Amino acid sequence: MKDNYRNTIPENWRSLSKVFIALGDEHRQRMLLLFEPGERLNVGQITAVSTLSRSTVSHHLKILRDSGVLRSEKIGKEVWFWIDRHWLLTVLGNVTDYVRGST
Amino acid sequence: MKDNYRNTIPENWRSLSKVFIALGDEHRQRMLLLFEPGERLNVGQITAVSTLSRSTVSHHLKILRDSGVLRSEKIGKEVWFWIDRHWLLTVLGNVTDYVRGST
DNA sequence: ACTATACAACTAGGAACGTCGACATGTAAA
DNA sequence: TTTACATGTCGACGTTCCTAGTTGTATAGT
Repeated sequence: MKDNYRNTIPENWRSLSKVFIALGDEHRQRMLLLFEPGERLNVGQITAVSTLSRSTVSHHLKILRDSGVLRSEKIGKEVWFWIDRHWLLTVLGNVTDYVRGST
Repeated sequence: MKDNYRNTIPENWRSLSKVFIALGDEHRQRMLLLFEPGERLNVGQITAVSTLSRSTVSHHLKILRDSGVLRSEKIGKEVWFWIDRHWLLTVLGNVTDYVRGST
């Protein structure tokens, strides 16, 4: 058995927690599945097709942004969100490498 | 925008929720990091190096097992757990494929 | 300057989760 | 059969999370 339980979690894994928590909620999964490849959506568009209120949608988008899964940019009145595919692939790659035993 | 928000989540994603939730907790991450490649550990061994009570460790192991990340087998008095690397790689592969836009 | 719009931030109630101690189950040994 | 041990389960408590409503901030248009 590895004896690293009492030590700090590897830095790779620490930033991964937020991603896993973000992806663990069905509402947030549904939101992510809305995006076409490369597409950007704002809060109003997502709220329009959601069953949740605007403030709740905004709350979930904040969790997704804080986890790094989504990035955002304010243009005029609206905030546009898009999936950070590079970050997601990095995260998934790290875990995949660990599972394969290469770490 | 894709219009599948109101529809059911793809079956691939539905089973993924449990995995993401399971991996989103730091205690459960620490437990997973204990395993050497191919190693099996029982509840007592994990409790010994944990800061949590035995019943709480058992609770987290149940979540990890229900998600499919861990598998278990009872031999005599003890229950031995091991990481289902094949399942984890399947899950990560599905998400990676989606992020790459191939789905 | 004023109004309307789009979003973020804060608040509070209710639901869900994490934790522990005590009890129950099942197995092996004496 | 009795005893000891390994693990699972249940109840209770405190904490965290989800959700909606309200308020605040910045921008666009009149």
